[in-house]
Parts: sequence; C-alpha cells; structure tokens
Amino acid sequence: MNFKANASSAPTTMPVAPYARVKQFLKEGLAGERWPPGALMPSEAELVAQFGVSRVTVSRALRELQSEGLVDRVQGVGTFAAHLVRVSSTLSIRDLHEEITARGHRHHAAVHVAKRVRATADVATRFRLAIGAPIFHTLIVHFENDVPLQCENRYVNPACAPDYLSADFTQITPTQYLLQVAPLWEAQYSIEASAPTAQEAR
Amino acid sequence: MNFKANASSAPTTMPVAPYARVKQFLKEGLAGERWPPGALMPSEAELVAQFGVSRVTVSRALRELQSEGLVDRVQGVGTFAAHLVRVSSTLSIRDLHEEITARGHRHHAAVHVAKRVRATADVATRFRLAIGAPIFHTLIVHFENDVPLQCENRYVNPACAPDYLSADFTQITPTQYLLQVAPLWEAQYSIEASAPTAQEAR
DNA sequence: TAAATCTACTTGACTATACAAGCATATGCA
DNA sequence: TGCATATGCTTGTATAGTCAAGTAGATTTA
Repeated sequence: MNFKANASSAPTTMPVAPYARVKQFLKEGLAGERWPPGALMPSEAELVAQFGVSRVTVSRALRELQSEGLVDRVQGVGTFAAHLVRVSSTLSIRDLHEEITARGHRHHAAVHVAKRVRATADVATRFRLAIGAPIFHTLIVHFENDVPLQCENRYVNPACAPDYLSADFTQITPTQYLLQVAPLWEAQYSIEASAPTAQEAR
Repeated sequence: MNFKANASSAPTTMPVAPYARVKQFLKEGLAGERWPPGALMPSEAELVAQFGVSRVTVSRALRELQSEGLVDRVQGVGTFAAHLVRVSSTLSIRDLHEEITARGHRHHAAVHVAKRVRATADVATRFRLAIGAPIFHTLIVHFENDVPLQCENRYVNPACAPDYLSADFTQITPTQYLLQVAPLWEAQYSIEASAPTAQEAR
C-alpha cells in the first residue's frame, strides 16, 4: 500500500487511498453528466469488481458520500444520486452558494429581473411600507451543476440597502451582499472561554 | 449478533448496533463531565476491551465522531475531545444555538445587558445614524454544556426591530428572533427544478 | 385471478487479521 | 552530555468472510 507501489496510475487521480479513489470517482460522476439526481448508481458489488478492492472499502466510500448528502442509500434496493433540493432545513436564510459548493458542486446564477418597483398591498404590509412605495425586486435563478435549482424571488427594502441593484448577482448572492452591506444589526463576538487544558500544548 | 442476544443490557441504551452504542457512550461522556475539551480520550484498544467488540467497530464510531467535529484524532498520538470553538467560519451569522445543538451539546444563554442606549460615534457611523440616536444594545453570554463559550455584544437598529428588547433571549437567540421579525428583506423560493427522474416513484 | 412463497440482489453490520505510518519514550553508544 | 536507534503505543487503511435485513420480481399454489 506504499504510494510508490501504484505510481503507474494516471497522475490526475490524486488520492492514493483506495477508498478515497472510489469516492472521488463517484463524486466526479455525480458532478458530471453521469448519474443525474435520482439515478441508480453502481452497487457495491459492481464497484468491488471495477476497482478490485474489498467490499468494506467501497462501502466506506459510499457511506461517507451518504453522510455528505451526495447519495441516498436504501437497504435492499440500492444507492441513488441525491436530489439537489434540501433547501431551507430549519433556518431558510442559509446562503445557497455555500450550500452548493459545500456539496462539491458548481454554482452560478442568472439574473432575470433586477429593478425598482412599487410595493403591492401584500408586499407593503410585510415591510410596513405604504402601498406603492418603491422597493427593489430581483428574480434570480440559481444553478447547481448547470441544472436550475432554485428560483429566488426577493424583495428588499431600499432604506436598508440603497445600492442593492448595483450589485452583480452573478458574482455574489443576494444573501451574501445583504449580510455584508446592510447595517441592520451588528454583533461583536469575543470568542472562546474556558481556560485552555494542559494537554493542548501540542 | 442478534439483538436478543444482549437483551440483558440496560434498556436506557437504545442503539442496538455495537458501533452506535460505542458512539453514544462517547457522546454522553463528551456532553457530561468526563473528557473536557482537549482531554485525551480512551484509545481504540481500550474501547475494544471495554465493549468486547472488534477494532473496526470502535474505529467507525470514532471516525464518525471526528467527522461530526466532536473529537480530534492524531495518528500516533490519540483521540482528543474537540474544543468548543469553531465559531464563525466564513459567514459569522450562523445561529449559535443551532451550532451547539448540532454538536449534541446543551445550550443556554444569560442576558447581562438588554437596554436602549445612545449610539456612540463609532456605532452611529456603521448604522448610518446620528450620534446619540437611540439604539438597542444586548450583551449575552452563551454557554455550551455550562461552560461560557461566547460573549455576544450586539447592537440593533430600533427602526428595523422595534420590539427587540421585549424578546426573551434565554429562550430564543437574537439571530433567530431577528430573522423571524425583521422585515428587512424577504425572499420567496420556488423550490426544485429539473424534471423528476423516472426512478423516484419509490 | 389472486395470494403466498421463494429467490436473487441489495445495503447494514461485525469479526479477526494484517500492515503502514506517525509519535513519544526508553535505551544504548560515542 | 548528546545523539542515534529501538521499542511500543497510537491511528489509518485494507482484506476476506459471515450473517442479518430489506426489497423486488418470479414462481408456485389455492
């Protein structure tokens, strides 16, 4: 299992540990054209035959992919490419770009609407504004690996982020922008506590 | 390995899978008095002897705890209880209560200051307010497993959350409250896309 | 036809064993 | 004393084999 032992393999596949190579193979297939969301992926036995490793090894690769949310496994049935949803678990404010890149996928956004409009009755009441008051409206479609994932229909109070429309939302998500710019609240954290233990000198 | 085989064990330990039992044992010790942050935890060999399971089994339990950020493992040295920090990775706005409970720990907060003050020059400029304008100020200490973790020094613009001070911050974190109440922005997501695959009927 | 059973395939979990690699300490030599 | 080496502990990773449990489809039976 010395890393010089299989130096004949292509230099593109970095991971030397077999379980990591299997994992990367599956991850690349998931990010690429193969195995769209919901598709049945190769079984453990197939991967064992393909990579010439033991079942424990491919099982570990698949289990880690499952814990990362990249695949769904069902006992007695098989392993499936995970759906790209999982949007808004408890707090719906999490940044989408972070979520997608955390899954090891590519993210980009297309801006369909970005303009100043007049608040409808519904919107105005939510924002405690007068009906017809100016408000910013953006409609942005987010892509995960080039497939449309989310259509984000967002209204922003101009009083809190006056330059909202000048932001380039193909480069930064609205959530990121607002968190950076909006002076709604500000918190200063003084980190850490609990006197360091003796053993942490290392 | 039938679950009837060791039915003599206490009914309090729910998980039937040995690796899950080891994992829960360690998790409870981590949440309780034993193994404070940085402390050396039992080695795999010790756990093998204690639980009468194979090393692969305890190794899996420890590896999963590591991937959950509960322990740090160093090859050749040992396994250590993780430090309670990991505050504010990229986006510092994540809710602390969620972070702590996600680690399987207990969280509570103590409110030291919660009042309406006059903005200093520094604060006023950040909020684009006049110097001396009223602003809400809270100073809350968050505890993870009864040890003080974070001292949160927060200023909030009254215009955006007029009832901020009436919230009970021992029950809800300021982040949660502001996300619920503040009508700063609002987004409506139309989830999902990419026509469902045939295999997802299951 | 309809219900029950059997079979094949899947993942879930465990064991015993093995070797590699990293680290700390003890030991021995100069 | 000071440096090099050896020993023993730790985790990291892999193997082959085993049994359990869940599902789906084919087969058999009533």
